[in-house]
Amino acid sequence: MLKNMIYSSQKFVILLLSHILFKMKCNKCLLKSDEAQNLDIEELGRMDRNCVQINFAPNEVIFKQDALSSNVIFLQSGLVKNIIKTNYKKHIIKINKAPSYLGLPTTFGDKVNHYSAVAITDVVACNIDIETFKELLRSNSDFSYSIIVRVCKNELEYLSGSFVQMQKQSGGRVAEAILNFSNNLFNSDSFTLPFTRSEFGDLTGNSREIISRTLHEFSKEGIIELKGRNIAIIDKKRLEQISRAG
DNA sequence: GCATTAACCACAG
DNA sequence: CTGTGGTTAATGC
Repeated sequence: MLKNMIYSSQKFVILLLSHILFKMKCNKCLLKSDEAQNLDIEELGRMDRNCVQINFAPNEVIFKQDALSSNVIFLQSGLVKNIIKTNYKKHIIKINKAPSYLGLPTTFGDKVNHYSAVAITDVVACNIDIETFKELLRSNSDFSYSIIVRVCKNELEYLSGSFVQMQKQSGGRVAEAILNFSNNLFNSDSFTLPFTRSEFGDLTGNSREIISRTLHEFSKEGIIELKGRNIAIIDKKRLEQISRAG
C-alpha cells in the first residue's frame, strides 16, 4: 500500500519533471496508457520525439486494410471500429474505446493491415513510430510484458465475444450486443448507438432488417426503450435471459 | 411435409 | 437511413 503510494508519487514526479525538462507535448496521452507507465524519463522522451498527435473526424479512416502498416497508434480519446472486409461482406470485428492501442496485432503480425480502423466519434490518437516502439519493446522488458498482457487480454475478449456470439441466433446476438454496450462500452443502461442499423448488423452478424425488427420486438415487449438510436435498458434480467438462451 | 429462422429484395417514408 | 412485407433457402422436427 505504502509502497504503491511511493511508487505512484514517484511516477507523478517523473512525469512532472519530464514535462518541464523535455517539454513533452503528449505526456498527457502517455499518462493514460498503463503500459507506458513502465517507461523511464529517457524512454518517454524517445517515445515523445517519435510520436505525433492526430485528430480524426467521425468516419475518417485511421488505417486501411491491405495497406502497409507503418506505425503504432494509441487511441487517446474517442471510439474506433475495426472493420474487416471479405469478398462481399463487411464485418465490424471490434469497437475500441480509449485509452487503448489500435491494431497491435495487425502492426506486428504482418506487413499489411488485416483490417481497417475507422473513427466512430471524434478521435484523438497518437501515432508512434514503429521502430521506436520496437526498440522500447526490446530494451524494456516490463514494458514488453505489459504489452503482451494487453494483447492477450484482447485476444481472450475477442474469442469469448465472437464464439459466444456465433452459437446464438439473431435475437440472442442482439441482446448480447446491447448488454455489451451497456456493460463494457458506455457503462450505462441508456446510451445512443453510434452507428446505423446496418452497421449494428455488421457487428453482430445479422442483416439490417433483423436488427430493425428485433429492436422493435424488444421495445414492444418492454425490454428496452427505443427512440431512434437511443436505447435504454428497462429489463436487464430479461435481456440476459434472451442472450443466454440464444 | 410443416414450421422456424434469417437473408435478400423491393418499396415507402 | 429505417421499417415492413413478401419471397426463398436451409434446417429441424
